[in-house]
Formats: sequence, C-alpha cells, structure tokens
Amino acid sequence: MFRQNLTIGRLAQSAGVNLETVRYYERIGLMPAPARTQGGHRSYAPEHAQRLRFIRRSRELGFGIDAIRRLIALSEPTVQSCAEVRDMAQDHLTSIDAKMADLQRLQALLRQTVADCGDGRQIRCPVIEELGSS
Amino acid sequence: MFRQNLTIGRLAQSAGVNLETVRYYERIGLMPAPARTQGGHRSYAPEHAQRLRFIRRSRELGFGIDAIRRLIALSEPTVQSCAEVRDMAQDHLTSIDAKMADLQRLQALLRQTVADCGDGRQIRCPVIEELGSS
DNA sequence: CTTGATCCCGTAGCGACTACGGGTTGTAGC
DNA sequence: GCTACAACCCGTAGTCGCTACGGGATCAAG
Repeated sequence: MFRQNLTIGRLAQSAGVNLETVRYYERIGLMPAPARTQGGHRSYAPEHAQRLRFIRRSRELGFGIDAIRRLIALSEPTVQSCAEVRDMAQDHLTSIDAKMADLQRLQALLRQTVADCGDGRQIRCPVIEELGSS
Repeated sequence: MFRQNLTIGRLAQSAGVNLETVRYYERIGLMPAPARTQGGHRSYAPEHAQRLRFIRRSRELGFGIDAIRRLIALSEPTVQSCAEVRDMAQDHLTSIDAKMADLQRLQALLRQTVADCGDGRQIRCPVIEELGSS
C-alpha cells in the first residue's frame, strides 16, 4: 500500500529542502498533513511534492511564509486572481528595490572607506573613524 | 551625584536605539555594565554613549554582533590594527556584493513575471506559473 | 531475523532584537 | 512632605524560518 508514495526523506530530497523543514511546514500549516503508514510514518502523494516545490521556489524568490500562504490560496485553479498575485509580487518587488538601494549605499560607503585604508599602515583607521562618526 | 550622566532611556534616545536593546547589549557583553544609582537605575557616562553610537553605526552598516565585538577590540587606540579592520570590512563588503547579486536576479525575474501579468486578467497567472516551475 | 537506515516526536537553539507585565524608583508640582 | 506619574527594574517569552539534538520506533534489504 502507498507504493507510489514518498517518504518524508524522499519528498524533502526531491524538492531540495531539509527533512526537518518539511515537518516544520506541516506544523505551521503550510503543508497539509499527509497519510500515515500503519507504523506512523508519513506517506506523501505527488500533490505534496508539487506543493513543496511551490513553497521552496517562493522562498527562493524571497516571499515570507504568510505571503506564501496567500499565494497558495490564490493559486487554486478555481480562483481567478492573477491581478491579486501580481500585486503581491509587485509589493515584494518594491521591498526588494528598497533593500537593494540600502545595500548599494552600504557598498559605496564601505568601498570608499576600505580604499582609504590603503596598505593598512595608517595610525587612524578610516573604517573605525567612520564607525565612530555620527 | 551622577548629575552629568544619562539614564538608559536618554542614552537610548541619544543613540537612536530602543531602550530594551541597550539592556540586551549589556546582557550579551557588547555594552559594559554601567554604574547604578542608589535605587538601582543604570547611570551612563559619556563613553557609554560613544560606544553605543559606534555599535549602532556598525549595525547600520550590516556588521553582525560578533564582528562588532572584534571591531570594538580593534578600535582601542593602543592597538594599531587598521589592516585587520580593513580586512574585516573587505570581507563584509564581499558578502554584501553577493547579496546584491542575489537580489538583482530576483528583481529581474520578478519584474519580468509581473510585467507578463499585464492587466491581471489572464487565466493562467504568470507569477503562479513561475512559482510552480522547477 | 537481524541489521542499519530512516523516521517518529518534542524541545531547544540560532541572531538580533522586541514585547510584556508586575513591581520599584525618580522627579516635578503643589 | 506628599502625591502623581513617568521612567526604570528584571526575567521571560515571542518573533522568523528554520536547524539540530536525542532516544526510541519502524521499515526494507539480505
């Protein structure tokens, strides 16, 4: 029985996530609880693998757990919600843009400061000076 | 007594950090334990304010707590360690560069996918399709 | 039927805070 | 001096998204 189904280990491997992470997703309700063998081991159907891949991909793209919950709800084929999904992605994109801008500032500042150090033989280290400022 | 000194609230405000964060920094040994009033309230000297500003600035630049510990040690005027500090900043810069590259990929992918949504009236949402892929 | 890999569950830890809550102290106005 | 009330005290728990641990049960191959 359950011959075509996956153990948690195989499922995790097939989606490229940690086994413990799958249990975690189940605990927080992101993955549905699967069937169990007589001995109590989890037995996953192909849909579970699909769901897990969806989650992993969303995480890779930087969506948070709550966002993924909403994306899953919106991805049901009965709901025609491309606009909502697009807006969520757009919001996410906006926050990524902001993060990028932040990092760009840091990058520039650090680069300049490191450059000012030259060979590192200075008495007053420019990096320390920068950190001490403000 | 301690008339020129700061309460934890004023210190926090002057450095632009949360009061609880100051207590946290003390607990993990990042801020030295200050003198106390007879009633047990913390009483900070100006050096504490300087230290806290140094920490906040370092955090803003993305250094982790352990890195800040090292930076503080290296910032003692007796140690001539500009080269070490520069190397730490350089390492940090490298990891920022990596993060930027990651974000850039996400940004491009999300931008394209969102653009594909158009007015959001599609039956198959390009964002969902993208998340389902792989 | 034994071995060894895999899985079970609950709990604790990570980093860097933030929040809560019940009690104490400090201070300004009267 | 007394009364408000803000500010502070401390310990603990929660946040996010996992990851690790450990002792025991189960599964699959030989």
